[in-house]
Amino acid sequence: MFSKACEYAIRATIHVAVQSNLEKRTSLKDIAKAIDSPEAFTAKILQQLSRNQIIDSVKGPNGGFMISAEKMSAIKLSQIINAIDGDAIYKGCGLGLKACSEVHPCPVHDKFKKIRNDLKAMLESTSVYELSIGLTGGLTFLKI
Amino acid sequence: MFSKACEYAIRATIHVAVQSNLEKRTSLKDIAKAIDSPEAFTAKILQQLSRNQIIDSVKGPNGGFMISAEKMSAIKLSQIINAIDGDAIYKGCGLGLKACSEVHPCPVHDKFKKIRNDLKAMLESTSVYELSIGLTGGLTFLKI
DNA sequence: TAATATTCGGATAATTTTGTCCGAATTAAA
DNA sequence: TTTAATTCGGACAAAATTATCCGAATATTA
Repeated sequence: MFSKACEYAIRATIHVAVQSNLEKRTSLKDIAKAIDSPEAFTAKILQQLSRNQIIDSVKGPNGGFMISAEKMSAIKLSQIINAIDGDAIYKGCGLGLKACSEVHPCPVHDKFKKIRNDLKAMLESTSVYELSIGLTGGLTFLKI
Repeated sequence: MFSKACEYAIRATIHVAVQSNLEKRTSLKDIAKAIDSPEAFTAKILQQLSRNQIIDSVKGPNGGFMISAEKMSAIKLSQIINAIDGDAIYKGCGLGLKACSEVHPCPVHDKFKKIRNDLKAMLESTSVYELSIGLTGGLTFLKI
C-alpha cells in the first residue's frame, strides 16, 4: 500500500507524538529503536518530515524531534503520506493509466472509486494525535 | 497500490479476454501494443499468468494467449493480484508491522480494517469477464 | 573556550523492481 | 522437410527504492 519510507514516516511521527505528549524530545536513536527501523534511513525520513513541517527538529545536545500539541491534532495521515509518497494513492489509476478519468475510465475505475474515496476520507480525517493516544493507552502497538 | 507488473498483468488479462470473446488468440506483440506496455517485460508477466493457469498459451505460428469463457467468469481480480504480487495487500499491516493483528493492533489497524475488507471483497468478486464486457462495449478503456 | 551530542546533507552501496536480449523449444504452414 | 512465427527460459541491464557512511553544522554544557 505505502512505501517502506512512508511506513517508517508514520510510525516515527506517532512515536514523536507520544513522547511530545510526555513533554519529551526524542532523538533519532530513540525513534529508530522504538519503531524498529534502520537508523540512517530513518534520519533521511525525519529530515523530510521536518522540511515539510510535520515535525520540528532541534540540533545539539538534548536535541531531537518533537511535535506541538496543536500540530499533532491538525496533522492528518494524508499529509505524511503526501510528503513521502506523493499523491499517487489518491489520484493514480488502479491500473496505472495516465489518462484514466471519470469520463474516460479504465475497466476497474468504478470498482476502485468507492474504496479510494473511503481511503482518502479516512487518511484525511485521522490525526496524529488520536493515533498517539491509542499507543499511550496501551491499546495499540508500534513494535513486536 | 499494485506493482507495475501487476498492473500490466490485469490489463493484459482483460485484453486477452476481450479477444477471446471474439474467438481470437492474441500474441505478445498485440497485447503489448494494446495495453501500451514494454514487450519483453510483458512476456515475463504472461508467462507467470500462464504458469498460474490464469490464461492459456499456444506456441508456434498463429499461437498466442487466450482464456476460455468458463475461466473468464471464474477468474477474479484477486487471483491475478495473488499470482503476481502475493497476498501482502490482504494480509499485510498498513504500517508494515509483522506482528500486527486483531489482538495486537498497530495504531492504524482498525482504521484500515474496513477499507482493506472492502478492497478484498471487491477484488474477490470482480471477474475478468465483467471487466472485458465494459471494454468491448466501449464503456471503458485500456489505453490513451 | 573546548568537548560533546545531536541533526543535516551529500556521496555511496545494496536490494528490489522493472526492463531488455537472445537463443531454445514448439508448432503451423508452405 | 524446411521455414517462419510464436512462446519459453535464462542471463543480463537499468532504474528505483532502501539503506549506510561520514564529515559539516549547530547548540548545549562543562
